[in-house]
Amino acid sequence: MRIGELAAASGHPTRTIRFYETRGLLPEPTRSTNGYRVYTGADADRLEFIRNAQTAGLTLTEIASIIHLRDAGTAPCSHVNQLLDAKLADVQQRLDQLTELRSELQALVRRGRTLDPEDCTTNDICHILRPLAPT
Amino acid sequence: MRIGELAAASGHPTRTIRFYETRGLLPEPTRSTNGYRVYTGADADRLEFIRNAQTAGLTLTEIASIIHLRDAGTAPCSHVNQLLDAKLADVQQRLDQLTELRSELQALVRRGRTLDPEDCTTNDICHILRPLAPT
DNA sequence: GTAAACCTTCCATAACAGGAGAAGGTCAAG
DNA sequence: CTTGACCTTCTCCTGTTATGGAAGGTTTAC
Repeated sequence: MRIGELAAASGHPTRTIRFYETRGLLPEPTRSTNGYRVYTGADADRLEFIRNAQTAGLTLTEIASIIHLRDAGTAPCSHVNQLLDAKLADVQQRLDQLTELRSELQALVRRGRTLDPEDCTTNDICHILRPLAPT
Repeated sequence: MRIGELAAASGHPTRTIRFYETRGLLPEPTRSTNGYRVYTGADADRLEFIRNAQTAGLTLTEIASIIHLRDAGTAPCSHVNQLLDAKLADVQQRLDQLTELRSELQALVRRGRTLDPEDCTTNDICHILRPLAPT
């Protein structure tokens, strides 16, 4: 299988496939006599794995760390569990931050509906965007 | 007031103050004969406004749009309300996405706790990171 | 007189996952 | 034989936002 076919099969552009190779996500493929990359079904599987892992929010660097373990002969399970735990904590933290920001925005939106533009003076710039009383 | 004093008063580095000037967030200050920037209390107020608006999640570009309206003599209230509405919708969308990602991560973490590493074969790379059944 | 504060301008950074274009080699078909 | 669809490597660019850094020069303050 040449790179174009793998690209068609996997849905990744050929550029991305080469890029993954440089990032250690795909093994260096064998080459045909003309220098073209030659791939097997295992490469297609790996590309699918990468896509699954990306869906879980892992970065390419993290995915590479999993693949390297596997290639070194170690089952990456406990490492993957660690990554997932950390990622989950990360997502939770961002959720908390965003939830707080949403509360603040909601309060500002409410304020914006009650304040009269006539009362907005130049030196305020905007009387809506002022600090909120701590909730 | 010179830039260093304004920096100390506002808590922004002098670099940032000059940067805000280039972005239209601060008016071009008058200059003393030696070329130094000379600021007034209005500039300090404006820096405080910028900080408040940043806390609400507005970007410098958005903040500049508010300031430009004000400087043009228009009360920016309705524009601010629009921005806040859009920002709130934005935050809500990101919250939804993150919430979904969290669900997926939680499911993967659960799966990781139940699967046996012994069952993880090389061609899987990792049997945890596989697509989840649609919920 | 020397250190601190100011001035300008251009460039770099983080963080991520690629994309763009150039310049060229190779292979099948018509 | 040539055209078009592949393939190769190389190096830089993109978008996003808000600064930070370094270089090189003048002015002020003690």
